[in-house]
Amino acid sequence: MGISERKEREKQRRIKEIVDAAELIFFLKGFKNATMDEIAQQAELSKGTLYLYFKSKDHLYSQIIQRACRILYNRFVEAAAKVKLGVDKVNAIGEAYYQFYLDEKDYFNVMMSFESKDIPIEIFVSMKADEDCDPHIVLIESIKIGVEDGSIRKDIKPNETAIILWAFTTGLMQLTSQKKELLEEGYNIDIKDIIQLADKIMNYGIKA
Amino acid sequence: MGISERKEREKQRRIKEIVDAAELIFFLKGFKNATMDEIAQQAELSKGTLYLYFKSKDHLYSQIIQRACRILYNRFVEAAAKVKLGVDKVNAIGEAYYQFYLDEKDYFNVMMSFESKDIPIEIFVSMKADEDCDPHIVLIESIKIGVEDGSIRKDIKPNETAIILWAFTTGLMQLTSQKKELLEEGYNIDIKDIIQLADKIMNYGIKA
DNA sequence: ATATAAAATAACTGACGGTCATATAGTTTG
DNA sequence: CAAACTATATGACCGTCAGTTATTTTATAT
Repeated sequence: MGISERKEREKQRRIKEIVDAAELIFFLKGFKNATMDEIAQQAELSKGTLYLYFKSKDHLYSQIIQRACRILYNRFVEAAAKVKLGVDKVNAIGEAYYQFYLDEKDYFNVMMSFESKDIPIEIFVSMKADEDCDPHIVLIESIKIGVEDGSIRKDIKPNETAIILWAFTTGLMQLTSQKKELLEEGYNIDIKDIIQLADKIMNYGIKA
Repeated sequence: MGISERKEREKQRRIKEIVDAAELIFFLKGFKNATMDEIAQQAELSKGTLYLYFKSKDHLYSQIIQRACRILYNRFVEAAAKVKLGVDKVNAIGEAYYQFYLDEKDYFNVMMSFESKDIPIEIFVSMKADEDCDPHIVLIESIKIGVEDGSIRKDIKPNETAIILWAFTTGLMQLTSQKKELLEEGYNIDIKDIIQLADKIMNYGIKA
């Protein structure tokens, strides 16, 4: 049956068009100031049509979060693959996160809002179900490898430690991105220094 | 002039009444679901009157953030005062934060939203101007003391380190509070364990 | 008593997320 | 090919809510 397949393709294309339009508007205006009418206009569709494909503004936004997650996840996988030792993988992931912050500011901010904003539970759960979208997992695996190859202390629990490192890094990134001006101008502190120092502290905590 | 003083007192009382009402509703419903009409009703005033004292819903919410800050600040000061050594002060502050999370859930959540939510810049700045409302400062001072008394490594820069520890802790607290169920039920991880382990990692990083 | 200033109100406005009855284009069937 | 059917799309409409304003009430000063 070629027709239903073409229909399906068209549907997917339409969905992509809508998400693209939404992304543009969300990036431009932020979640709160973006309106569904504006997104519809950008997509050259009526607002009603958006609701045919996405059940709410939140739901549409979650699509952008998902994109951000995928990109970050891929960067993590790539970074971890470049080195052998577990502890090096962990560091490479940290570096990759910082690089992500530098050259994907929009997606980065979306990720931050995912970590902090009140996302309806159902959406949150459906996202976690998507394995390709959990950068966290790369970190857990790298720590496990580190414990096995002896580059990370044996007494460390991979799951717990991954959560902690993730939380630490996210907290740092959030502060960094939100209070950048305050830090640099108000306190005369360089972001890069902060990141390096933070890295050092985390390394002290896990290195064998 | 006794009358204008009484007027001023009454004005302050009214302000307090409004903030009390707002707090109740915000705690009950969260920022987004709370309505100004509801707050007005709770305060036994008309909505217009709220706008006589506060210029927006955001502005009113920032009052609650400020209360949360003050409480946390006081707890930090108290905790730090109980011990002598700088490094112990830092640990006491961490412990106080956790205790704050345990017995002031509502205020804690408000603090978290302060760290993450998009608060209009002007409000943010006016809050930072309020010295009594920056728990951060207690941490910086304690680290400085630790460097002086030799309980914290000499090569550590108090300002930078304070920011990092603050970011780490906030990130951890945020994750903890938002994904509590997921961690405990999904991954079978105990929050208390996480906090302790995180504490250990941070201590490795700063102890002399 | 009256003028004046401050505090409070409630009806109103505009914006926006979400819905629904209706229309249109594409597909199937007789 | 026409009629019936289905999926897709529309835009006018609705309810809610933050914020405003014209008006009224209350309190102070003259």
